[in-house]
Amino acid sequence: MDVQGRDCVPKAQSSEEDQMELRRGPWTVEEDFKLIDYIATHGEGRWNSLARCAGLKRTGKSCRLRWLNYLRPDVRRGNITLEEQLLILELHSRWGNRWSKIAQHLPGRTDNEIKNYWRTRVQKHAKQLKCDVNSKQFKDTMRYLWMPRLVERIQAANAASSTSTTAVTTAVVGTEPMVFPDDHHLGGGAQQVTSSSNNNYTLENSSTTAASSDSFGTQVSPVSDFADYYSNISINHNPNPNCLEAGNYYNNGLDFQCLEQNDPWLDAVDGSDNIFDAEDLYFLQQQFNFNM
DNA sequence: AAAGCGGGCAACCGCGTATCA
DNA sequence: CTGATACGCGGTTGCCCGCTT
Repeated sequence: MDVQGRDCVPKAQSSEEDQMELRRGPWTVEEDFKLIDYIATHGEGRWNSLARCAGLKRTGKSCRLRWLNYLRPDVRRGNITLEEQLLILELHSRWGNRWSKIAQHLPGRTDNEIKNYWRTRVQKHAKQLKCDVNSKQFKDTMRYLWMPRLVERIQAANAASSTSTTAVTTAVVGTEPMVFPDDHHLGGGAQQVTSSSNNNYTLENSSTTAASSDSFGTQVSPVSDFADYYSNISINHNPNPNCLEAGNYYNNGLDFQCLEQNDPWLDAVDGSDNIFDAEDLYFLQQQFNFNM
């Protein structure tokens, strides 16, 4: 993009305009159209001069943010899908609050949106569990409870839309191999969990590697293990159901103390954000001997 | 019906980094 | 090399809206 010569206002006049009253707060439809029109003609970048030239009484920063988070044609609106939730959890466990980096793996989603999702949904659960969101306890809860539930729900959604065959799926999770029985909660089929020397969870699934083509287009370079795995889930919206065995995440003999006492997280049973429903409560009770 | 409250989200702010003259 | 400017990121704020009392 040619950003040279963008300045349409001489410097002196520019500094004069710097002192004029800048608008703040919510954007109006007129402002949105101005910004869209200007970028359609001239492209983005050089946001300060863009703001001036477009006749917007906004800071360049404000224009940039409005464009990137709201007006861009490829921005995705609407609820965060289960696949996206799963991907966010996984990537956050890997990178922490690197929102923009995480957002790169969710095309159409902005760092702001992901950050808000994390703060409003995930941190809320941590608060309800009386856990620090960065605590091992909460991270374990996410990895061994929340993420498997998401996987199950994704599976269920996929099963509803297509007939799928079950397959043996192997995951590397704990220190001892565990074979899970055929169970409707686990998506059917025996699942073996084998150890990993560094506790770095990776999938060993014969069908996983076939899961697909570059689902992110040209946006990002591939990343290994889970991130790759879920990236395929997230964008294809037609994942190989064989890859989504819930047993890929499983209880590693952990003590989920914070879940044992009238956990509001578990009590929440009817919202789309809620991971556990009434059936899950029974499941958790059976699997973890919760006193609920 | 209305006041209070809390959640969700858009927008702002401050700071670090990159780029350019 | 250095200072100015632009950009990008993460944290925070404030408003709107729906729910509860």
